[in-house]
Formats: sequence, structure tokens, C-alpha cells
Amino acid sequence: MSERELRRNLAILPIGTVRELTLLTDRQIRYYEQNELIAPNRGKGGQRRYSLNDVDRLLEIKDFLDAGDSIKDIQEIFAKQRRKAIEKQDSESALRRSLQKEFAQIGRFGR
Amino acid sequence: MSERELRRNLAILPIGTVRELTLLTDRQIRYYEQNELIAPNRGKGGQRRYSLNDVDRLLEIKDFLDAGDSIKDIQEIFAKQRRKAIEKQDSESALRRSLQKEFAQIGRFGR
DNA sequence: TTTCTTATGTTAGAAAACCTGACACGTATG
DNA sequence: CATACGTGTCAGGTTTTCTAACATAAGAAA
Repeated sequence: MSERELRRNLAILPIGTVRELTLLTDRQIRYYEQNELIAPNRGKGGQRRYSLNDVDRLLEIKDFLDAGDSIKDIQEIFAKQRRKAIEKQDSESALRRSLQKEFAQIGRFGR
Repeated sequence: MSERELRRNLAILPIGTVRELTLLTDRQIRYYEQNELIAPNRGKGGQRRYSLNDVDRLLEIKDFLDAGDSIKDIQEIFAKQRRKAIEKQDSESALRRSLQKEFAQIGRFGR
């Protein structure tokens, strides 16, 4: 993961600022967690800590709900996203492997 | 200010995460505030809210202290930084003005 | 050396924020 | 109509943060 992605995944925000950032209520935020749409970390004393990515995701959830999607719909949307991300990742590492082979050939015969 | 700078100046972090991020104690963080090295916002209930820039600045302070500078030294260093930033800003807007004049001339005579 | 100053530790008591669990309710849907 | 869904609200308990004060080790100054 890149430096930037790491930072965006740091669990640094308490629920209060997430509430302000998203204009959701804490009831809503916790409900979405119960339904596995987000999975914030917990700090030492057991309090939720959100990342900037979590905030993004909450805003997405809000949009989907506003658009009429149900929570189950959103679960599936996210599941699909995950599948695609994995697929993409797989195809990329396959590409890397085949390129490696190619370069190895060049190394052996091509000079 | 750019979008990015705006985000970095958002007051979103409670002192607890700042403590974890900087490895300072809250006593230290508040002491530096007392000495005007940082000026965090306050949330609704009066609790301190730090921005990512505040975190950077705290890390800077830490480095200066480790290097043997006193708090007063650091105050002056920061004051100097501010002066330079303003200077730079002034010279840039002067440049903009003179370029504007120049283009105005071209507009009037140059075709 | 003795006496300040500086940066930090520690403690106490109060206020704010957060936690879980439960019950309530309006709306949409089967 | 009956149910499920998403959200509001409340209570009681825990965690975090707040301010203010006193304590102290190490360096600076007298």
C-alpha cells in the first residue's frame, strides 16, 4: 500500500468529528457498522476510531440511501466492489509475472 | 488556499490521537499551546481539535527541542517563518500586478 | 554553590464525549 | 394488516478531556 493510502487508513477520528464531517447522526453511523457497511477500529478504551476512508465510505452510504438503495443493496454493491478490486489485483500480478518472464527471456538471449 | 491545504487545516483530531501520532504527552501538547507554538481549535464542548498541520507542527517542535532549542527559540523560528511567508506572498502578488500591466500594454498596442 | 528558570510529571475533581442496550415510531412493503 | 427497516431517544455506565495546582530534575544565572 502506498504512503498516501496508509495515511488515509489511519484510524484517527472519534465518532464526534465523523458526525460533523458526514452530517450523519451517531445512531446512523453505528447502525451501518452493525450492518457491516463499515468496520472502524477501536482505541485503547474501546472507543471507535475512524479513518478518512471510513468517512468517504459513510458519505457513499449516505448517497446510496438517498438514492433509494436499501442497506442490503449497499452490502451487495460493496461486495461487488471488493470482488472487482481483487480481480483487478489478480490480473495485475498476472501481468507482472508474464512481463517478468518476458524480460528474463531478453536477458538470456537478447544481447 | 487549495483544497488540499483546506483539508490539512481541518480541525478534526482530539488530543488523544495527537498524543498517539506524535508520541508526546498531553501535558507537553498543552504546554506548547500555552507558549503559543500551536493554536488548536475547540469543539462544541470546549475540547481541543487539532488539524493534520498541527500534528506536523508538533513534530517540528519536538525536533527543535531535541536539537537543544528552547521554546523561546522556537517561537522566534516560527515568527521568522511567518515573516518569510508573508514576504514571499507579497512579492508574488507584486509579480502578478506587474505581469497584468504588461499584458494590458500588449492588449493596447501589440496587434 | 546557591538560586531561578524551564520543561515535564502527577494528581484531583468536574465536564464532555462515547458506549451498549432497549424501547418507540413512521414509512414502505409483502 | 402485519412486518421489516431505518432512525430517534433515553438511561446508566465508562472513557476522555479539561483546568488548576503542586512537584521536580536539569540547566542557567547569580
